[in-house]
Amino acid sequence: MVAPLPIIVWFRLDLRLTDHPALAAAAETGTPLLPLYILGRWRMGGASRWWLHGSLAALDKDLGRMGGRLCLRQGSAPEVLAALLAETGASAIHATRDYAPWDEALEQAVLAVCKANGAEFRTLGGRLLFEPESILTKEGKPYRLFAPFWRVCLAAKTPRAPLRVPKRAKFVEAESERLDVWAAWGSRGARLVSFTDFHLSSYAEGRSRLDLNVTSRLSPHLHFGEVSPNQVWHAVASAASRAGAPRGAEAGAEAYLRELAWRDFSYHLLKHFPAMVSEPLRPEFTSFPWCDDAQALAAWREGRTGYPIVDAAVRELWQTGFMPNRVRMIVASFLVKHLLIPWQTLAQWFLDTLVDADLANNQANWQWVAGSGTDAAPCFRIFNPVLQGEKFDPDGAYVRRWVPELGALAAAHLHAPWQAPDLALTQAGVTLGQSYPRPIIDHATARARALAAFATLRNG
DNA sequence: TGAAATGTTGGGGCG
DNA sequence: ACGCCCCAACATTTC
Repeated sequence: MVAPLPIIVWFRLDLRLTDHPALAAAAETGTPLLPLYILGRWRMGGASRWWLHGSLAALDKDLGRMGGRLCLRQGSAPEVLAALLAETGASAIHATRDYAPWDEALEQAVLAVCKANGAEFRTLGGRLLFEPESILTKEGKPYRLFAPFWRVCLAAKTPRAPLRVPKRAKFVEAESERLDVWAAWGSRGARLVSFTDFHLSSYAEGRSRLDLNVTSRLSPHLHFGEVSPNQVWHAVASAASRAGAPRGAEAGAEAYLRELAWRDFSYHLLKHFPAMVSEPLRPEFTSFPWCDDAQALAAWREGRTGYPIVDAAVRELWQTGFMPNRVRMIVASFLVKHLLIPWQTLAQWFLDTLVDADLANNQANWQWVAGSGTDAAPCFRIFNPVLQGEKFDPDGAYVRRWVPELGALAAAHLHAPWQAPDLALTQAGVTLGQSYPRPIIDHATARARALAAFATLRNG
């Protein structure tokens, strides 16, 4: 008897076995599966690549428990897939649909390869709660504002319940390149469980607080598809509605699911307006008088702007590849508005340094901060880094952790050390301009400059 | 998912 | 007693 021809399950940003429609559909056929990951030649930031290694190792381990093994290949996807189809005679390729501007051309190329080899190419959803074609205005146009988008999401059918890991899947192996595992990773489920059990009830109130730890930290897991948004949606919703759920859980769930929907909204924007990767969604912003001050950007990158909350955030980014959402907004506002650096420069910088670097979320949120998005923060909304620090890091725990040279300074002076009395600075061992910099730009001056720059958008 | 400027109110000190 | 000023505290408007 001839062995049945395998189906290649081409993993991309869907590095999981649970709730994986493309994998489930392949497994249902009963034919053996060939799990594949292609290390592409596209540029991935160093932080993301580091995380990817852990994700791939975890996926390979999970496959191993089912008797499978992840095949790793390097190169351009159509070429790798063509070679593998020839090697194995596979009958089909299954993949999860993706939404970056280049994915359409890529999938066309893969489709051509499949046709040439007599194989089927199937893409299925799984990355988003709602496909970009399914949430449209009455005129069939994409939503440009989040609020109506979210209203329609809530009115729509509840997102699909998560699929189980396929049972009794059979696997074949193919020659694979080596994955040097740099880090050992715990179970990926643990993160979600602890969030919904212990933090959800304080999420709505505490998610912006930098001295508490109530955010989900799911972003890199979601980016690499170790968990699906459907899994998160249902875990959060059921944790909140469970009998005996702690007070505040419902408000927390509501706030969290809204954030999850912002992720979908970013993807929908990316799919419908692919130029937003590099171009402002509001065309008038193409003539914005940016400064592109390389020296100021360097000061930010080195965590020496002189504003403790800003410097703490960038130092956390360097050390961990992560920043909580609140400080992302603070530093983004500082870079775009205080320093007038083009958001495109900064978006690229974030893509290079964040472990959760995600094109859709990243570009959409930078445009939100810059004011150039279709649904964006008003351009006159300029964060005061001192007030933000006092509000969201009242005792200074966050600043002390990441800017230890200010550690002995009293909370009252921590967010504006240049205003501290000389005695307080001396006692804390702080010498402004030496052990810690003075602000590279005066807040009031920068604010006035930004408002003037944004005013040019209206006048000409 | 701002901040600053400006306006309003009301209590208390004071002549 | 009364009007006046000062200034928090809060509200509204503006950027």
